[in-house]
Amino acid sequence: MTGRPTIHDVARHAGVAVKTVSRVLNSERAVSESTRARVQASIRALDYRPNSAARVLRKHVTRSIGYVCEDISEPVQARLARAIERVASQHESTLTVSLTHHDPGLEQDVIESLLSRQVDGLVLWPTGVGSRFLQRLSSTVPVVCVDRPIDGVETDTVFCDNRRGVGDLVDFLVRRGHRRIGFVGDPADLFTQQERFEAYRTALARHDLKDDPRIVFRQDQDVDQLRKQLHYWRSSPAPPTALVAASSLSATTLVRALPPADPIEIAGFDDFPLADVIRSGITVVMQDIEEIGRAAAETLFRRLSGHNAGFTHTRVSSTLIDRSGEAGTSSPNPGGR
Amino acid sequence: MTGRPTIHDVARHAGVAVKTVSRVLNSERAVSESTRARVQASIRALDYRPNSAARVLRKHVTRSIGYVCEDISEPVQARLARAIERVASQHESTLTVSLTHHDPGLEQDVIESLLSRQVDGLVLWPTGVGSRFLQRLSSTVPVVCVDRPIDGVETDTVFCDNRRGVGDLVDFLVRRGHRRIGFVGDPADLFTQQERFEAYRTALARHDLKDDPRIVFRQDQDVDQLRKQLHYWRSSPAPPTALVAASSLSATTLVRALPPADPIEIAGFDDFPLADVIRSGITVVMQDIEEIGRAAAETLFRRLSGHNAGFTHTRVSSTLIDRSGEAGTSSPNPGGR
DNA sequence: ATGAAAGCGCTAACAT
DNA sequence: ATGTTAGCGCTTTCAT
Repeated sequence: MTGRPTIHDVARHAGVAVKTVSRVLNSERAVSESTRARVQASIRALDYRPNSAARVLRKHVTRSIGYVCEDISEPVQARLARAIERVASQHESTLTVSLTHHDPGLEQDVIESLLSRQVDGLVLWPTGVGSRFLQRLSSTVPVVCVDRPIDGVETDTVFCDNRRGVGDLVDFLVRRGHRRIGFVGDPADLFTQQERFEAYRTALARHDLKDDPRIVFRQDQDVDQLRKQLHYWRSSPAPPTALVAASSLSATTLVRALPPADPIEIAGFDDFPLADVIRSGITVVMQDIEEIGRAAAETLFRRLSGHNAGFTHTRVSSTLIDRSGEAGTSSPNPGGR
Repeated sequence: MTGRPTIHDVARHAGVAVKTVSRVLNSERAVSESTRARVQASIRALDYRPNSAARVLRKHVTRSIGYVCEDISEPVQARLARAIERVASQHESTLTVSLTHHDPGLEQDVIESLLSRQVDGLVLWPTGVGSRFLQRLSSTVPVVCVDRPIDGVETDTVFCDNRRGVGDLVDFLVRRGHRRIGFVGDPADLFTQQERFEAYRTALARHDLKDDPRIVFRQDQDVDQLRKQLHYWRSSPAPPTALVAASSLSATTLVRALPPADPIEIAGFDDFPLADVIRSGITVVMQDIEEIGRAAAETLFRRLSGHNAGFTHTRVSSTLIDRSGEAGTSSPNPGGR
């Protein structure tokens, strides 16, 4: 006994059959203007709200989608959530957010929970680790992967164009006169880091530059570690004069590790707060997160409306923000709070 | 026809009645060990997952809560989401996130949608604007407000301790020898800004310092506007030697507006990425967002488990992070990516 | 300890 | 254009 009015109460109040109320609720056509108005009035009078559980039980559609990511407090994952929520609400759907905290086991748990709640579809920022469960998943419910694929599993995907982005960074540094360009990135097993590192080497080759593993730093970002590495480079015969930072975490760790006046030039993948100010402005390629989220959600809703062709793989390109000009005043403000 | 197995399929497979399966699913006691095991086996064999809609229809409990905030891409709101999700998942509940984009109309819409989906409760970062709808809301469903109250509506609340935080900032600046301390904040109509401004004046009085409206800047944060204001202050007879920035947005706008070498000292409310590095480190009071989210969610689940006493009002205190020491190396890393 | 039947609130299918 | 009936998959009630 909820106390909440049901469709029967509305029907009685309006003096019609429940099916007529149902028709009004679902905007079906076969209702005369006058009864429709009467029903609407009763709905308002009783402050009636349809019970979504009952509706779901019949229609097998929840008008809710899940967004499973690693850590919503990460700016990129948070902005993605906003972009997805926007599309979802346009489709009159809600967004349920579940977090994996980078744990494949938890990933399976939260997805199972979402499935039992019958979400209509899933935007998934996967941990990346494949499993039998995940293999079957995409035949149970539409899934769109963002940021990276699930190892060994094909789904619709929306990624950023890592290769072109890094290519742009290297081109920029070469244009600035650098011939000795190092690479600072996160651990090599991450999908995006693989793509970005490959792109770095490809871009060097395109400019006839040597690809030298001694000026590559790829590991968990730690200020002290990186400071040592920089020190070592400085005292080496041919130190890098510029560095590609392959993630905003790498870039900010670099910023922390470098003396303020160090002349080395940094260019980073992903914009970050205050990048326009610090070290007189750091040039970056900025992912179009809004677009990634929008594309992922739209892909999902396309599937939900019956689109059943093969998997789509979308690459969203990034934009180079050249901050080499002057001490930052005019470059975009990356929402640094 | 879902194709998904139902409780009947499981019952048939295990050779028991549906009610027995239901008992197993709900961990009721009146089932023998042997049949319980048999039912569990059938559940696994059929890969059965209970249909949550049917369950909700009967039990009137969804094990899902809503988090309604303005903009999940705001770091504070995103971190709050994470903290709330953690507690929700501990209570085997999911978190549905809806955004108001600062629009009271949209706020009502998304809440209505959540209500019709029968969320068990709501953590609400309100737009702040009261309404008849919001007045009735807390009698419909448990609501905990964070960051600020709803105008004219009492609910459980969890806020940060704005007064003590600002007090700490002013004390810090006085300790650093400042006697002429200005205030830079967001528009005065915001609840948190009101509290912080009042606390600023109170703290000045406590130190026998004049409260001078000419060194107060409270409006939408705009770099050019603020630059002009700073210029005006510099050419005034008694310019401020230090500024309290009443939000991280104010602090970062200040950082953009100030010449790098300007000797004015800034202390800010809310930590922000790279605050440990920029201008040799900016001292801030850091909100304990994790704790605010945890407290809000726990308050909600306490209500859900039948706690029906009067409204609770929790204040979570912030921590001063003194970065006046040296060029940042040892101070906490505010997760600046 | 187990089961049969009723019904949660809605919509699909089939009347009229 | 409107109404009646059955049933979605589960839990509750009441048997046994």
